[in-house]
Amino acid sequence: MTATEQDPGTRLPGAQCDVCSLHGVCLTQDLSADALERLDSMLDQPSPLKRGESLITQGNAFTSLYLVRSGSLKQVVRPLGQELEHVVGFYLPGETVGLEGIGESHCPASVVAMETTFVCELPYARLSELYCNNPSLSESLLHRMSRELRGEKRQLCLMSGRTAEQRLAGFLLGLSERFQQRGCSRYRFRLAMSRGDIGSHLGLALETVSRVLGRFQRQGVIQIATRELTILSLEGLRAILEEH
Amino acid sequence: MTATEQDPGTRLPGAQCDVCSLHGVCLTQDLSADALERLDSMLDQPSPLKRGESLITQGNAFTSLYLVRSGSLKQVVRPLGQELEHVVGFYLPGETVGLEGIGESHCPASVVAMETTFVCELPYARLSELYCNNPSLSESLLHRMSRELRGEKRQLCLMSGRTAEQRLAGFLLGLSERFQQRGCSRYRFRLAMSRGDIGSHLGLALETVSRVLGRFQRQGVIQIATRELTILSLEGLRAILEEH
DNA sequence: ATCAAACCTTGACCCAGGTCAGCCTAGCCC
DNA sequence: GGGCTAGGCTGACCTGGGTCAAGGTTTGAT
Repeated sequence: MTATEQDPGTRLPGAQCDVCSLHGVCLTQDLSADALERLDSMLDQPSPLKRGESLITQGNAFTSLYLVRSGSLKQVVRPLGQELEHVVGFYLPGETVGLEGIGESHCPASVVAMETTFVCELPYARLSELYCNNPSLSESLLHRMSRELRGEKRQLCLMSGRTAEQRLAGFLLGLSERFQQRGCSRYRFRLAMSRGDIGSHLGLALETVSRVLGRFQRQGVIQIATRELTILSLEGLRAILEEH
Repeated sequence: MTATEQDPGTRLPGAQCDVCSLHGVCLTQDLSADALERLDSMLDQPSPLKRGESLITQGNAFTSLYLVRSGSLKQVVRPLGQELEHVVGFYLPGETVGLEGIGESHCPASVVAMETTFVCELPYARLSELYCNNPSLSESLLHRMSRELRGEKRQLCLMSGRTAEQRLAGFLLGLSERFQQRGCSRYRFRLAMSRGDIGSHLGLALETVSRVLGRFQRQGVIQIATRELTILSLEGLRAILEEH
């Protein structure tokens, strides 16, 4: 079951962006008061996704963007003619999901909840009416997409000619920064994704992820208990990332 | 020297998009007549770049987008605290360069000509005035960025858990498709990039690129003389890409 | 035509990390 | 609480592709 298929009676009328704690990191952050009000009124709030449920299914019709309110998701692609899926990204609260579907009739990737997750749904048809008269909205969207593009290029750099240690150090530093931007600790957070997800995202076997995390712990740069991570030395991770 | 630093006298007043052979694949393709006319009038045509010259230099102020008229370019990133550069993308005629700088004060990557290259320059400040009144322009830009995003995710899949053979097969198939969209042969084209550039882009050593291309040739799926490529069997390449 | 610099190819060697296998642990459902 | 399942850890082994080295080819400048 996907989020768009449940009782519309459970939806709230608007998202109350003005009182949302994520307003400062969300798509809505730089909108004019007018644009914000109009956008708010077109946001639906589907019922929460449970771990493993799909928000977006690859191949389905593209209809909406989604803003993450709480929880986290992974984006997975199954390249045509392959049965193996690849994790191409993770989404945290405040991030915009579905941008790669704009201008396409069908969604090019699936997006799956990694834990109980609340999102706002933004039907793209209504959105595109709105941005005709709201340059601040077009601009916000462009900025979001541009940022995601930069993130992907960064990821490409991380995966090209880097050792497993460097990839994982870069990955943890990236997560740490994103948590900090969201007002969480940059030193201590929970990894919602499995070792297999991390491996798929970094181009490593899950065993390698496990081994390298163990090594980092023995070196004293992190402390990790299953999925509960503490970064003991940001500098240490940076040094590993920039090694050689 | 960059393209923005030469005699303004050499610039033509507009780009004559309506008679440009690339109109069908360029940013301008879906614009309303009105938007096209206004966009055309704000396009500059800097003098051509020679092989190795930079169109965009990482760290410089972000000012413009560029539309490739002829030739080709590579995008390179030097991650902070590293001296090695990574090739994160290639640009062909009709493609839009610089999208990842939108919303940033400084360019996050360099873009370098791989051969003699002509571009149109589109100052972003002028562009952003224009799209207030031209939803078709906002939409075109969003579609371009979304497409680039899909391309990057595809690239991530290609680099995650794929052999050197699969990466190169995927790379050649991707190029073939892009050349075809531009009205060139999908079977026969010139690789403007060096083996080193390809390797950096795919996360392989240049020696590996050379060896795998040789192997492809011996297997009879391609024919390659230095940079002149002929694809003898698209199906063969697809089979390699989807192997196992 | 000559030369230099950049680029490409090929071979030999070796190691980072993939694969397989076995076991342990945490979290969930009845 | 007990048992089931998904997820995580670790060891042994092996190979794809990185690195180093040497020689050939292409390109462009004089």
